[in-house]
Amino acid sequence: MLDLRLVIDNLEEVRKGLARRNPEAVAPLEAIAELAAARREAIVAAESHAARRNAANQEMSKLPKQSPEFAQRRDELKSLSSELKELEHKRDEIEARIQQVLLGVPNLPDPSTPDGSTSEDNPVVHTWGEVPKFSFEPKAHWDIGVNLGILDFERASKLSGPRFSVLFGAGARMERALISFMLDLHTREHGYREVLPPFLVKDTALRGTGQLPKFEQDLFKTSKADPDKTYDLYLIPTAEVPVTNLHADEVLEAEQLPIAYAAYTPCFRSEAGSYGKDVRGLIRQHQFDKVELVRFCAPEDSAAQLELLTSHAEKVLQKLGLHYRVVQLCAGDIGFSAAKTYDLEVWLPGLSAYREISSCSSFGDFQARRAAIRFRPGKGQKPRLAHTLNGSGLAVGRTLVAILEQYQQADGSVTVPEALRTYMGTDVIRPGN
RNA sequence: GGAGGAGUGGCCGAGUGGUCGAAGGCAGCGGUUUUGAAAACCGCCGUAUCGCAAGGUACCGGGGGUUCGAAUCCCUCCUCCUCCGCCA
Repeated sequence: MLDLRLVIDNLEEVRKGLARRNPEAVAPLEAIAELAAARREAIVAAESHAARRNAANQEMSKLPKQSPEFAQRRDELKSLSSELKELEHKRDEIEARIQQVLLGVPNLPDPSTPDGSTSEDNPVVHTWGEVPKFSFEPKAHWDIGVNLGILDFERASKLSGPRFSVLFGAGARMERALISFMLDLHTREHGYREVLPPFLVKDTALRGTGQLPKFEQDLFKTSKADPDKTYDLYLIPTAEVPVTNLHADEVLEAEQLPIAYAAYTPCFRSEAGSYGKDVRGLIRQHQFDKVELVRFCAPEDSAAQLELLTSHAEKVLQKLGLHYRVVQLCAGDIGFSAAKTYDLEVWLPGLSAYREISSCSSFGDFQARRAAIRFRPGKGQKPRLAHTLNGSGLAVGRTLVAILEQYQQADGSVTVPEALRTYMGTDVIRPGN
């Protein structure tokens, strides 16, 4: 969420920044200046009224309760009091409306986020490794995996419908191996603290990171098991949600920062709008595994923290020997809450294309304001909003896809990347494994 | 699922419907004293919001209500604890 004061004091600049995302992002802003003025008026009206009532009540408390003066004052105050209630309701209504507007406004792109409107406009930052060469026509992972008997889409749809998958044998083992490998790398070599959060969260958590209120259609919502519960739970679309909200409504100590968490979770996405894209294979599933990296830091530090975080995600691909490139998302392509984003795109020989395998973003104080994540810069100093960052480190299913495709052999087997062999207990996957 | 109990400032903990943003203690910060430290003593010590400021307003788990006035009374929800039952 953007700061109301920032918005009204710098309306033109905010408008320009949001317009870099797309022209429509500016629309909700139109009402805000007027609402802000109304808000101030309503606050002043209510509070001066309250001040009068409080003073009158103060005097009243000194009068003897049985005296005629007491009764007279009480009758006078009755109307003052009900007027106050009305003024307060009016004020609350305006504040709620402002909140509603503000919650729907995306983050301002960072100045270093390049102009552009679609993924076509994302500049390539750098490329790692070489496009693997094959002496045969490389297959897509769904053929490789099904032929090996480690991947089954038909049985998955019998169980759960489209966009689910079942892993068998070496496939299931590799998924588990990748999770362990990634967590071990980040906790042992990159200094992250492992965390295993809940996979179901309240709407407040989703509001904190920015998925709600705008993107409810992308989420799986559970229905009430207990009709008396006043809130519903949602399946997490990413570990970003529970892990970032770990520190919601907290004031962190400056010495604690930066805080770095690595979390494995399954992720659940309904992606109502995305049917027709990536219909085959493991790329776009309703359920997938991901190891997520989340960082909290002081505002001055967040630019450097994003570079660091991205390098940690890259390290996974490098250790696995997977060819990839890094692109920076342009203003039109960054997510709702993000200020700046690098995507890691791994090479998929079966598709002859680079596909996103990690997205590393800094959010400035956008999420911190929504979730009330603050830190105390020093002894006796006022709390300030922290900055939050996160990135996939990595999407596990897509990593499995990249390994199957980049390490496939002419005979249909798949070589296990060096780094994974101790986790897998084998150096090759053949049919029947 | 059943039966009870409890939520107050960073922590502990008092609080009769008005003088309570809230006693007291601990922790923390500043000072006096000291060669230095400890101890003792003195002072400071929540957050948000409106305002140039003085100052105002709001917050005692959340929301609603009663009242001229609510930390205090009522309703409701949430969370935690204890006991019983069930369960991986």
